[in-house]
Amino acid sequence: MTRATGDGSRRTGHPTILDVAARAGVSKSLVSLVLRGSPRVREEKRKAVLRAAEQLGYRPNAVARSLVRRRTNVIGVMLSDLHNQYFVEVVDGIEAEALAAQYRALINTGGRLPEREWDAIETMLQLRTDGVILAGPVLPSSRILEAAASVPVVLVARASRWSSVDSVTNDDRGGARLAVDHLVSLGHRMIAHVDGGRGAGAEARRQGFLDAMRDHGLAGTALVAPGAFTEEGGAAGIDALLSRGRRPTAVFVANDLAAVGALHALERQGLGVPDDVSVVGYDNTALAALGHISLTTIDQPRREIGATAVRLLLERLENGRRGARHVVVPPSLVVRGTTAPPATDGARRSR
Amino acid sequence: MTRATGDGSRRTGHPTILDVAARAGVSKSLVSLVLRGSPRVREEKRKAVLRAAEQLGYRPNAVARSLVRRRTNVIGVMLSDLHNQYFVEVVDGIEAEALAAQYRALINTGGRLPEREWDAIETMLQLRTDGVILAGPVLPSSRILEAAASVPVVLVARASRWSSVDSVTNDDRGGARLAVDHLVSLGHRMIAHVDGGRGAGAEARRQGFLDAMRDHGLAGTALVAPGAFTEEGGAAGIDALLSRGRRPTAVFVANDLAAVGALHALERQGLGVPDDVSVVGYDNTALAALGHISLTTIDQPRREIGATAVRLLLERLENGRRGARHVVVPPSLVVRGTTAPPATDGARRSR
DNA sequence: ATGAAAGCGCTAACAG
DNA sequence: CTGTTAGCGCTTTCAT
Repeated sequence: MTRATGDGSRRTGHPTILDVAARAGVSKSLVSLVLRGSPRVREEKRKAVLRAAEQLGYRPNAVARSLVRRRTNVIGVMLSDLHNQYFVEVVDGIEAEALAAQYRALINTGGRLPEREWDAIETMLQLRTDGVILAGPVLPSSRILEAAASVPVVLVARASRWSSVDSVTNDDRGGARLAVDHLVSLGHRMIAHVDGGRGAGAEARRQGFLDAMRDHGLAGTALVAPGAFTEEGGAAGIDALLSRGRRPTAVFVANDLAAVGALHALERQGLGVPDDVSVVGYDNTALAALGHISLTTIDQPRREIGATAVRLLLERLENGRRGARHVVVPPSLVVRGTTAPPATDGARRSR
Repeated sequence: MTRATGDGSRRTGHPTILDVAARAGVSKSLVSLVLRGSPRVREEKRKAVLRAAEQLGYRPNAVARSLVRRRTNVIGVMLSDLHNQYFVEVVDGIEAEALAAQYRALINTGGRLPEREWDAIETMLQLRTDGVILAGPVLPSSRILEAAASVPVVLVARASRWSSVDSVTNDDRGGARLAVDHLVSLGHRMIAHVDGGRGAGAEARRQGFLDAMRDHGLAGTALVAPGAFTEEGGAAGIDALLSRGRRPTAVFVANDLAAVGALHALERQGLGVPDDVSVVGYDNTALAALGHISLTTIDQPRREIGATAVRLLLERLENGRRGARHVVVPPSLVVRGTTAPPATDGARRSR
């Protein structure tokens, strides 16, 4: 027999559906029906149930519900790095889209550490989230496949080459090309690139830069300096570049943060931006938009990327899609104050 | 009778404890014991169970476990604003401390919208998280009390005056005083404050500024301009200040982002920092540390704040503490490049 | 329209 | 040491 009603709330402090049933003088199944808005319940009873629930301060127990439904209606999000402004907006897009579809997004971070990332994922799998979005994961692909074996997985900012894992990425090569085209159209020829090292998308941006330069017939002057997706990385890239002698008139830096580092390094060297050197970043984070920085950069539709990730997940979840979809979103150029035509000797213009 | 073993995994795609038991040739309770590391299980059986679990790719179902344990071992975190760099590090502290205590932190955001914040909290309550941390909530206190009625709640960056809700805040008045003391010790007398409007802590920072100025006998020159915790807010504050005629030699801005806006506004007006005007921010976010910005600011030990919040929660959860604890952490001054002694007429020094 | 009964996957006494 | 037995709170047939 199920336990006597009424005193039930003593156990956990939370009233249960049984307490509500007792108070309303109906069976617990009826309460369940009412609470889920079934149309075939007599108005009178419905009201009694609702009132009882209200008075008791009843709050459905999602744990119990999930257990029987075998569905939690939550999407787990593993963020590799909360410090990266880029992901913050991706999360906005994820949350908005999830909410619209009656799902909740629960976030966990991995701190760019494979171990912690997997730990976060494992937690979500145990929690039985209906799907998982991995934003910028750095862990080995075997782990990704392992997760995908038990739940739909979509990758953000990391390409997938498997049919069991969807992905949504930015066209990094195309973005790099946009940067080069912009610079070339301003009249620059001596263009350098400070790359992002092993960061996500760094390789593609480097390739894109090289390809675009070649297409413009500038392969000869295309310099690449090693950098990283950090302020220091950008500064180090500039220092390396300048120590080589031939100074470029423009530099395309792998991401915004590194570009800000580059800006600072240039300033330290007494070089004006954009008077002496033009600078283009990548990502269009909040940083780039600051009036004080006003960085020309390549934008990625981050909210849209997040929303797309959720949509891909739901396609598998609700429509049962099997084959993989790898969505690539187009980047765009945002011109601000760090780019201008190259200075013609002796005739410098001011910003 | 419980359902036949072996085919169980067909139902959800996930093997259950029953499948493991069948494979290992033991009862399901034994499996449970082994999995939870009970010492009194014969080594032989233990191994058999572990092997079976391994082969089946068994992953415990936290939903079922939570239901029976009436404990989820997760701490829900409602972040009012992911875009605010301040919270990112608080989250780092929360996650680290939670992990150390065998809890998981699950994050939800509220977007600074009371409705969405409550929605996020409600979700966590239904998920039966063991406790909830509200970081920078803007929703009405009645909601906070409502949540506290069903689960331990701790507030971060928002003061609590209730015994049912703990809080950990920064000493904003003290921080403001630190800023003023620094400026005064540099020789400034004409010091202005661009406030944070209705932002969290803004009122206290404003008061702290006023108090400190009075204590230095500078009440007469203490100007306050209305601002906000945004770039625009800081810029608007500067514009208001300058249009009033008497230009201050130093300004203390309510937070870093606004301070950057102020920097930009000053620059637009042709004023050099720190040559013509010194600027101090608040929060010591990553922004302030950028070489390109190098903002003197007031630091809050954010990770420690997050860790403390978790500790307070666990005290209620595990030690059953009843009375409230309101922890106030001390801020500290971080001197960078935006502050210097005031220019003596005609003799300006350079940065 | 409403209630009874059978679990969801797991833990926790309680026996043996 | 190991298995049996009750549920945790809720949904969901299946009768009535």
